[in-house]
Amino acid sequence: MSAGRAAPLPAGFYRRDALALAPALLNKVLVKGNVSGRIVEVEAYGGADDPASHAFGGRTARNSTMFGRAGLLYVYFTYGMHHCANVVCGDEGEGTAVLLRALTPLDGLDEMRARRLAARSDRELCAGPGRLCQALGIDRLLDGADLVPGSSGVAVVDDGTPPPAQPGTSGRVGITAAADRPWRFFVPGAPGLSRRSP
DNA sequence: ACCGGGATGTTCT
DNA sequence: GAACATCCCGGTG
Repeated sequence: MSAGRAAPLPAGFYRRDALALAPALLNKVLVKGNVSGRIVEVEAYGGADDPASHAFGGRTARNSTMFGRAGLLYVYFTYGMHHCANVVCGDEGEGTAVLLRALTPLDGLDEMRARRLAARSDRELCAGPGRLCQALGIDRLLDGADLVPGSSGVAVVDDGTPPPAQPGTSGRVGITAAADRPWRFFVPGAPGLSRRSP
């Protein structure tokens, strides 16, 4: 890791609701193989009454990971060509998760560039939920992967950078239902935030 | 810079 | 058949 030592997250880190986990996840580092990036933009989904959540209509084959144990990666495929990655949180069976929307690239930039031929600059490599999955090579094969380092090839670690004291917030991007809820969180001014901002 | 449309396939009605 | 937690490219100003 470029900055400081990578430490696993404390046990129980993910066992809280998405609205609480989302800002806490900012500035943690997502690692896959030799590639990593700092989490700088996320959105909370789920809970009892979130009509924008995949879990809203109940458990199906597609969203079943979202109802699983906290600390798993929920990956789904959308728009016929993009993957999106979420961190499952809360209690098992609850169906709540945090969508990873953007990373600041840290390591493995050459590998990211090779996978993201359309990116016109390094800031664009992981600037969006579909883009970051492409940059890291995350697809449905990783749906249900455990995010504890060493267990699955993909992990979230702490390199010593704390979350921002005052995260930016806004409405969630790309949805129609409950789009007004300020459940998007980001690191103000961070390189690589997603372009589409409300 | 901003905006509009097309790509592409899985999932659910 | 329609919707979709998106992205990219080509238009215009």
